[in-house]
Amino acid sequence: MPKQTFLNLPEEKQNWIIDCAVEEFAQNGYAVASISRIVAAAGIAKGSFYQYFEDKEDLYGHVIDYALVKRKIQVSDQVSTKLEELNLTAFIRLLIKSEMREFAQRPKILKISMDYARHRNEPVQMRIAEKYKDLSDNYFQNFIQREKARNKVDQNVDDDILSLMIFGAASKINEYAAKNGYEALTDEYVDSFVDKIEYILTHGIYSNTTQTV
Amino acid sequence: MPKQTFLNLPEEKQNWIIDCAVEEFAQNGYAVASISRIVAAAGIAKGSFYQYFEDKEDLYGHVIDYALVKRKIQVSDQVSTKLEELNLTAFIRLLIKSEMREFAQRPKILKISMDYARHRNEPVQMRIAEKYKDLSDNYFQNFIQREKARNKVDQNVDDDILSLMIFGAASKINEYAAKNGYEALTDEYVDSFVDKIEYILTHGIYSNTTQTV
DNA sequence: CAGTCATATGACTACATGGTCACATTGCAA
DNA sequence: TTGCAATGTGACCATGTAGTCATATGACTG
Repeated sequence: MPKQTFLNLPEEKQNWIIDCAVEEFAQNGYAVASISRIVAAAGIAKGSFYQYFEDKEDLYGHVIDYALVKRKIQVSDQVSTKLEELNLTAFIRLLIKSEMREFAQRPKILKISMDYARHRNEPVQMRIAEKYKDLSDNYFQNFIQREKARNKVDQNVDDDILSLMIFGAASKINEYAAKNGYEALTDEYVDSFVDKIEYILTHGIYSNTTQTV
Repeated sequence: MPKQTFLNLPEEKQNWIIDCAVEEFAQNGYAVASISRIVAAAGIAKGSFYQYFEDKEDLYGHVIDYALVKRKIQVSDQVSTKLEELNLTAFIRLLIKSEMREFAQRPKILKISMDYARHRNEPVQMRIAEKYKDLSDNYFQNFIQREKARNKVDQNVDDDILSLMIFGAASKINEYAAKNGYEALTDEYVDSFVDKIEYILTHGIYSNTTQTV
């Protein structure tokens, strides 16, 4: 947790410092990120920094908290409204689009949270997860469960596996965006992408020889 | 590429040094890995090291090459034999099991190659990929294509997406093994896991209301 | 005005890093 | 034995790091 001194700072200054930290962590990840660079970028003294935060890990925790909260608000805004009327693939479509919109708007924050998720089994990240035991409630699994309860999705489908499959496939979009820039991510591209996922989830992958069209 | 000096070394010594490097890179990834620690572990002088390799990146490249070759040999041994008689899910089953066997035997090498794949868009990794332009031929996509050609797998299925979905799901096994130790990865566990993937790939995810069982 | 208290500072410590280099050691050939 | 080239060596360099601390600033109080 940041020290009181930090919280007493005018909000602008707080944000400015966090923004600099976000920049650094997004670019380098936790291990390589440097406090010296952060304070230089922020234009504050090393000593000041250590009056705001206990240490590097403390700052990182705060940034992660901030990144996750931003993410959550953003995504839930987009998604929670029409939730009732969607089926799973429509939901995926919405989720991916909203993620992509976020990626376009806050690429650094997305990068940090992805990096964080990726290292979630390492000591620093585990300590932070423990500390900020956040409601990492998973829209997606919740949704799947609801659809199963409503008997829309087959009861035999494993929630976990399904969500991993979809996120696995979705990772391709991130890669595409990372390579070609997020402005290349048109709605058409995303749609055609989700169509492909939908096809597999609807028909399975095997040629249906008994009822060939 | 390692310098000639390194290649002149007795094979035992070469292997010992590479083993120490593997240990270090597996534990810390490229950025954090330390040459000082490697030479200390290997019991050679800093100066000697720099007579074997140009620099850290040179060593890393060599290790990656080694790691990928080891992986390839291992997997292809397991997989290439019975290839003809398998269908896709049987193939997945075999592939995952063989990967898991490898994970059990060479966890460090697996870790390095995963880490490398993960950072494949960063400068160091890109330079190395360029240098060792390896036949990163993808068994899996080849197999999918063959199955489509044979009309076993639906032509409308997208190869890329399918393979990402499966690898996404399979990542759960790696996580499981990382947490519980690879000795927990019994054949039964892997089988039940692949069953779940197979179910989705066979039936799709939606309740088939027209022909409910 | 003096006193106090939160905040700001940057030189400093202790340490680690990648990489170099002048020199020592070795094995082999003449 | 001498000479020479290939190897081996570790002190050393420049640089960077996280974190500390004595000191300075400045706002607010009595």
